[in-house]
Amino acid sequence: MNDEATGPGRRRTTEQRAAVTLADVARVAGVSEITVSRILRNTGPISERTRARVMAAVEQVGYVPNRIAGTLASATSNLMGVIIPSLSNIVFPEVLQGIHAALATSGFQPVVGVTDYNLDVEERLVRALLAWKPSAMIIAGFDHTETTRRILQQSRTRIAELMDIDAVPIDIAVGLSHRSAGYDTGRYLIGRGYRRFGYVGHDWNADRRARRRWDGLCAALGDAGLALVDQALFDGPSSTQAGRAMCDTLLRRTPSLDVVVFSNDDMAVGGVFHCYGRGLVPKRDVALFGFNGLDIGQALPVPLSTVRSKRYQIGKIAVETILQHPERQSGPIIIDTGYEILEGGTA
Amino acid sequence: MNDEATGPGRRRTTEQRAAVTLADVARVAGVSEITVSRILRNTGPISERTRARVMAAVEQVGYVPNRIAGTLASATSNLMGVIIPSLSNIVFPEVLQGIHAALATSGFQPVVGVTDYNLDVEERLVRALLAWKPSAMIIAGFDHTETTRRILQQSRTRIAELMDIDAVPIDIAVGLSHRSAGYDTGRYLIGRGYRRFGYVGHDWNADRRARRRWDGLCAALGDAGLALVDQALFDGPSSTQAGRAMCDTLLRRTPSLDVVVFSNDDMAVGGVFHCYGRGLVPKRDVALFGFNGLDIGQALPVPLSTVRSKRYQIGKIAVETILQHPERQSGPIIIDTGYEILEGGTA
DNA sequence: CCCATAAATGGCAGCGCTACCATTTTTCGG
DNA sequence: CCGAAAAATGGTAGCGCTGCCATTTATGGG
Repeated sequence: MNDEATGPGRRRTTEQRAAVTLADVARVAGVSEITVSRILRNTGPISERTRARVMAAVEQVGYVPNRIAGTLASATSNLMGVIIPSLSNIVFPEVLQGIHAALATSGFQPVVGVTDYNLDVEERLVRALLAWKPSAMIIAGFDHTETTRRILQQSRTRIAELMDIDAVPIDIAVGLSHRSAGYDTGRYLIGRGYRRFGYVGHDWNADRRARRRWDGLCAALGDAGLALVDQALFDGPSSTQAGRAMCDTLLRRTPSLDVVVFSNDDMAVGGVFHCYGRGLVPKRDVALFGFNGLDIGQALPVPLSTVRSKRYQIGKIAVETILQHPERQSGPIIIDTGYEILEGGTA
Repeated sequence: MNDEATGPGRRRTTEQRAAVTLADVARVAGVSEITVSRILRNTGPISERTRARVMAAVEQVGYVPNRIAGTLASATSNLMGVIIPSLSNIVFPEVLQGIHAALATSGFQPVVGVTDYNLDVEERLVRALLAWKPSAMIIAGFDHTETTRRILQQSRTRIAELMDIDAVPIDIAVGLSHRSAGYDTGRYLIGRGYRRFGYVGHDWNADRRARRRWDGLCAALGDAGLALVDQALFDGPSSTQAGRAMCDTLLRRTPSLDVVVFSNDDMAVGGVFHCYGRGLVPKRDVALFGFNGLDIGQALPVPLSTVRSKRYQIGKIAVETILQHPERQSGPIIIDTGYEILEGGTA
């Protein structure tokens, strides 16, 4: 009877017309709000007749549900927080792809934050995203501030830490052992007869995973009575240009190397380009080896020898695991997505 | 006085301990909820003494704000919907980068959806994201279903359509004229003396912007009394591999071409690789021209001749425009970010 | 045709916060 | 030392929806 009364009016002081709410739909359809709510959420027993009537009313008034209100009332949000260090490194968009693919049919929406490899930014983002009461948080890497770790631990949501399994996660870890990948790279190259190893790297302090691969590589060399002969490190993020420049530096300084291991494929492709530019033939003159198995490396005239990490799978499996077990388990879960050596033609 | 009473208890039927709320902080600090709220939002006059006391209480109880409740109460959400067609085409992560960069200091969080170039998926995503009452929606492209357009129009939020300015936007458009870029490509190449034009393309139906560049190219050729001699179209998304294969097909069929224009840089880099593989020297034997100005093309031993589109800028400017004018204006806004021909060394 | 059971539907409180008014306290010119 | 203005603080009613607990309406066996 008091449909039109807006109560002792506050809000809507501006001239804006009121948003269409469940109540409007209910009134038009001649049912209660809760019935409309049930129909839109497909819960509880509903007769076909009222369902049709309500759907017509929804259409007629142009109702758009308000998930904010729904989430507040039900305390379940359908949002998932995603934090990655960067978008410029192609690896992370690929992880995002996997996340989106697995999320697509689930009704969840990702809220994305980018840290730029800054742990304080990460902490701020974790706080900001938790404020949306997400059902889970996906976060690339293991390096967090103490506070970040504590906040994540205390929030009772699922936490997936991606890319890496070389440490104990807060809740779930999905990725591969970078140390082991580095070690196997060493073993593989030694097996193919290479002895004079060079290394081209980037961001020595920020990229911990590259560092761990380097550790593994050095361990493999050490176990075989060898050692890195020389290395060139670029002080900044990885890129084809940087790889090209550093490869030049390294080979100029130590021309006797028979293989150069790069911190990742971006850098290694730069190495290949360097060779092309100088008339060197990869493998015949100097062997080149990357990490990641990016498309661009495999599309080169001679495919790059490298290790395939499964970025897409990592994102996808993380989400699938979370969707399967929405509640935290007793102990941490570690999922090894593995890696595989791509023989290619440059080593 | 009834602090502990949870009312005629419902919720919290599970054993979960209650979440920490504003009320808890207020109780510990000995002030009212609204005062805590004001302090955390930096609004209204607050004495230093109480601010300190409240902040200490926040720290003590480990309070995490609930933006869901805040948004419902204030009807302003700090969320921004972002819809892009794909994450595998590097162009869109670059747009996302720009969006994130501009958003970083604003307190807004992007909620991201990926359509896979499917307009029905796009419509579903638009509905899903609008349900979070975002302050704005950013959406790549102009191709929407009728319903999508209507829903976007009716939602009173700001809408930015990115990449393209060849049509009238719902609200804001940020991008470049692809037709004009195609036309200028033609003029430029004609000016450099090329006459026998070939074209290598992809996704003839899905990628409308590539199509529009093609239109422009053909128009330029027509105005000069020329026409495309031959073209090869790949039925699928653009990739280096596809560009390589199609370039092979095209040059095998019509070896007399003196320049090949590619639908974008991914495809063009494939063309360059094809040449390397076959011992052809780009430009001397056949000229190659791309679109986008991707890093990878510029890192090649000989940089790719192409047109730079400013993806990062597009995302950044879109967000900045929205932040500057949170309310819709009277008429549509069109922002031309332009483009620039990169001479490179392949044409 | 009655009653037990299942199927549909509804009433109401409250999720955690903030807008809109107060109300109380401080400050300060005269 | 008073009254007016400014500075701090608080009470209360929702924001739009959903969980809990009825209540009402079919359905079907005896």
